[in-house]
Order: sequence, then structure tokens, then C-alpha cells
Amino acid sequence: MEIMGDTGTNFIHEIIEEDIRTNKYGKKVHTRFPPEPNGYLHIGHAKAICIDFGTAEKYGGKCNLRFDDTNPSKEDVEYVEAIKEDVKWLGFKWDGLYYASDYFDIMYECAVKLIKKGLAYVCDLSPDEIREYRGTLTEPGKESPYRNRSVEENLDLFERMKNGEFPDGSRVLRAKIDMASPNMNMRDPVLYRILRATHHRTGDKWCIYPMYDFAHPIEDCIEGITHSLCSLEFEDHRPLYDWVVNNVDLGSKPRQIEFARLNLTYTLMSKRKLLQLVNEGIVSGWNDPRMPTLSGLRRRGYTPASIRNFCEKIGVAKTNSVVDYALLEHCIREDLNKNAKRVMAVIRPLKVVIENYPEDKTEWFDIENNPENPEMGTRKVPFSRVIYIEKDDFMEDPPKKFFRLAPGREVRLKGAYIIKCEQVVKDEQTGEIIELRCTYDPESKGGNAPDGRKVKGTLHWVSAAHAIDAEVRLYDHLFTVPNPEDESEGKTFKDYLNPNSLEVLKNCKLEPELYCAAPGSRYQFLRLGYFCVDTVDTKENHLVFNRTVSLKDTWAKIASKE
RNA sequence: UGCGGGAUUGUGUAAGGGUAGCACGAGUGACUCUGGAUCACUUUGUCUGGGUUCGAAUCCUAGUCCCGCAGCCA
Repeated sequence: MEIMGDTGTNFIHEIIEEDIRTNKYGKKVHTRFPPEPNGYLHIGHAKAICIDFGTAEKYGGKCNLRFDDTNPSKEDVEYVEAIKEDVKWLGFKWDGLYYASDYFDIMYECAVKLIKKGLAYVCDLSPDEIREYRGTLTEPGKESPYRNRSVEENLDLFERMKNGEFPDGSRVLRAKIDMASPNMNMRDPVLYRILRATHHRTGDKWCIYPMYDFAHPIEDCIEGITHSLCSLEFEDHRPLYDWVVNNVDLGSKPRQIEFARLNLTYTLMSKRKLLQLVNEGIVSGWNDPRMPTLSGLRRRGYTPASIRNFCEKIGVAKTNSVVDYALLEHCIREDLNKNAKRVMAVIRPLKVVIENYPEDKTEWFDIENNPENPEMGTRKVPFSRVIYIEKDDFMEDPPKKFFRLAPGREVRLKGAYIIKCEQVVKDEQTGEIIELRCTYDPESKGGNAPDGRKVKGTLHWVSAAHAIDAEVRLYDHLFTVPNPEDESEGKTFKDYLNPNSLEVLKNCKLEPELYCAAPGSRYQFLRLGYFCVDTVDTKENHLVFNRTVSLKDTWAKIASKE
């Protein structure tokens, strides 16, 4: 199934098409998405996933999901399960499911091979000494005194590293390349370190673990990856990637291509910082609806299609960039506008009594479920003498462009009647408006004025007698500034946290249609936005809705200018 | 004063010697029983200086600015 549809083209596709033309890989395309299971996937990973899987799909190739689990001290099964779920949810099916840890034996053999070729050695320098010997960006490094050990000694020492004869951190296996290389990565990079940590898959079998730069190219070779797509910061590592591929000689020569990571305004993409938000309780968890994680976006109400579409729209290039969050919002609105059922909900209720409407009467009006899509049909909505409207939809002393309800003014109740505000009832103590007394025009049934008089405003409403209660959670950006990672003013991202990123409204009034709304289901609350039934906190008698995104609000714009 | 990348409107991304286009945002208007949606229109851009050419975002040249790299992280 084509999940990405027509993806246009980009510089990666051009390279691949050239490789296909020249028959470099037998016209095959095989990519992989290689997350480290040390955190949850976020929207930035979604970009990578769409590129990795989408590219394979475009050329009729394959794409593996591979866990790059070479550092047991940071990894956990919790993350691998979450990652699998997120990739599936996004809509992708992997061809092979692999783990770098499946290849530990092969990697060990590769290391032995390098030693035998005289291309790797065991080094006894301490971490501090290694750093010292590495030199700086402008000065070459010095060769380790252990650099010229014999093959036999290296073989012996490396085996004993594996056997656990040496303490953590006491020795490493290093590639013998060039301590004077202008590329720091080539200054005898560490290939293996001693690390006693229980691995989530291999348990305590190993006490030495390969480093990324050594492991990754081997993983790609073993799986027959043709194009190894990764982010820009690995550009400098490509010579080392190629060095390993060439010297380890596993029969295939994958090609690494780098593209720019996704950055989004008003949010963070650093796994470390996201973890900090979780650990410090700043958010409720990885799946907090304010998080840019896939689990957060899912809980918030984003659809997989909207995220894929977003990833398609942002493009692929090598320029560092920051995408406007508004584009993501556009993508979810676009999807939900077409597909979400309309429903009426009053989140800040103001009681309205229609004085000339019979006390014991209820009428059921047919209201369309989605004017964009008539096939979605209609539903019955009850109307009676006492209703709720939105507090914001009434002003006692309205400005010119306000065309909602005001004293003496008429307004249409969506699908029901035209009403007129006759009287405002206030709390005697506080002066707060607590109730409106209105009259309705019995001739305007369904909302049409028989005399053709123009009624500009149309409000959503809920019959008080039939309303069901719900909690509604409104979200705003987690951060108050477009780039919370900007620490130039001596601030940290925590200084930019938005104190108003979550607003909880209780006792919201919903039309009865929502009585059996399923967790995870999405609706448009008329005139308010798109909302999704919370999957975590919704209980038998406690409905919770998350606002996915508001509707575009022209009035809010006008009002804010005044 | 090393190495590797990058620079096109507010944002993102096309154009690879031949009218700088698209999307989002912003603005204006139309329409509307959602101030939604839809439709129409508008606005702003090739980092700088030289050069080649009838013609340069594109080729050459000299700069400028930005990002990444000194984990036994990935």
C-alpha cells in the first residue's frame, strides 16, 4: 500500500535515481530507520521515518526497523515497544525488524579482523588521557603509546576485555587511522568500550559494547542497506563510516546520505530535554498532549495522515531550518475539516431562558454532521426552553464588529431558532452576568427567518435539560518563545515554559450525541475547534476532551487588535 | 589560523544558463445557518563584491555570515 502517496522529489531521490541509472546496487533500494531505544519518538523522528520508509516505497524497495541498541546504560524495552507502536500508528510496515544487538557476535569478529589487519589496537589510556591525546580542532593529536602493540598482544587483550578480565573504562579498542587527521572522527576513534550493564536483550552476555561509528556501518552491511539516510551531524562521520565498510569487508557498500533534522517553533526536539520535562513532572509523561512526541500528538488528536502530510510538505534538504508550528496545525485542520463530525459543545456555559418557549416542550432538530461531506448525514439535537450558550458569545456593550448576542439584538441558534435578548440577569453581589432572558421567533424554525431579515450571527448551543457534562482541556504551546533552545541570554529552556499551556475547564456542556463518544475519537466542536476524547483520563462517568487545535478565529484577531 | 556542511520573501521548499514558482503565514474582498470551510486577489526573496554571458539564484572568483565536530553517547 502506498502510504506516502506522491512524494515529489528531493536531493536524496536524485542521488538514488543516479545510483539506479548506473546500476550501483543492482537497481535495489533498501533503507532503514534506526532509532536508539532511549526515549520516545517525536515529530522529528516522524520526518526521518517518512523519508526512510517513503523513499523505499517510492522506488519499490524495502525499509527495516532496526533498534540501534549498543548502549545498554541508556536503553530500555519500554522504549522499543513504544517505538514499534508509534511507527505502526504512523502507518508504516517494516520489512525486517532487527536489533544491533543481534549482530554483536559478528561485530566482535569484525573487530578481530581489524586487529589482524593491523587496523585496530587495544589502548590503555584513561578517558581523560584519550581526550588529551586527541588534540584540538586546530592542533593534531598525539599517538597513543599503546598504538603499536603486536597483533598477538592486541588479540589477546581484546579477548580478555570480552572475557571481563578488566574493569570498566580501563581499556578500549581503537581504530588505527590518523591522529593528525583534520577530521576529529578519524583520530583513532574508539570502537569498543568495557561497560558492565545488563542489556535489555543480551542480558549479561557481554561486558564490551561497540560504539556507534563501528556498529552502524556493520549493521547496514549485514542488512544489505543501500542508502543509509541520517541527519546532518553525521556528515563528519562519513569518512569513518566508509573506512569501516571498506575494512570490515562484509560484501556490501552502503552509502550514507545526510539530511537536516526537523525543528519546530515553540517546541523542543532534544530527547534529553524532553526526558527532563517528563522526569521533573513538568508534563504528565511522554504522552502529555503538549509534547511533540508521537504519543503526545496522538493523544492530542493528531491523525497519522496529517503528520505524514506535514512531513511531505516540509521537504527534505541540507539547510538547518525551523518550521513554523502553524504548518503542522494547518495539516491537522485540513484533515479534520474533511473528516471530523461536527457537534455542539459549550465550554464556558451561560444560561439562556427562552421565555416564550413552552416549559415542557422538546424539539429534535436535524443538524448536518459535516457540511463539507453531506454523506456523513445528520443527527438529532434536542432543543428546549433553557439552553446554554458560550459566555464569549454575549456582550452587554459590544463593539461595532461584534455580531453575536447583545441586549436587544437577534442571533440565530444553529439549526434551531432566531432568538432575541430581552434582559440580562446579574449576580447582585458581583455584577457577573449569570443568565440571559430571551424570546424566540416561532416562525424561524430551523434557523430561517421567514421575512428574509438578515441575521448575521449564528451561535452554537446546548439544551440544558439534555446536556451531558465533560471536562475539556485547552492547550497552548509549551513554550512562550519560537526557539526555547536559545540559551544565548544565559537562560535555559525552562525559563521559557508557558504557564498557560494547559487550561482545564470543568462542567462543560455537550449535546447528548457525545454520551458514548469513544476514547480517541475526534470531533469538531462547532465554532471552537477540533477535540479528541482523552484516552487516559476518560472514565465511565467522566468524559475528558483534549483540544487538538482551535478553528481559525477571525474574530479573535479583530478583538486582539482593539 | 583545522575539517565538514549551508545561505532563495515572515517560515519552509522549488527552479541547475532563459518570465524566480509552490505551500504555510499575513492582508483585502466575495460567500456563508460555524467570524469555520471555500473562492478570488495582494504583499514581501536569490548573503555581499567582482567577473563570464545576449541573458546568472544557477558558471567563475574573492569575501561575509550561520551550523556541526575535540563522549569510552547516538
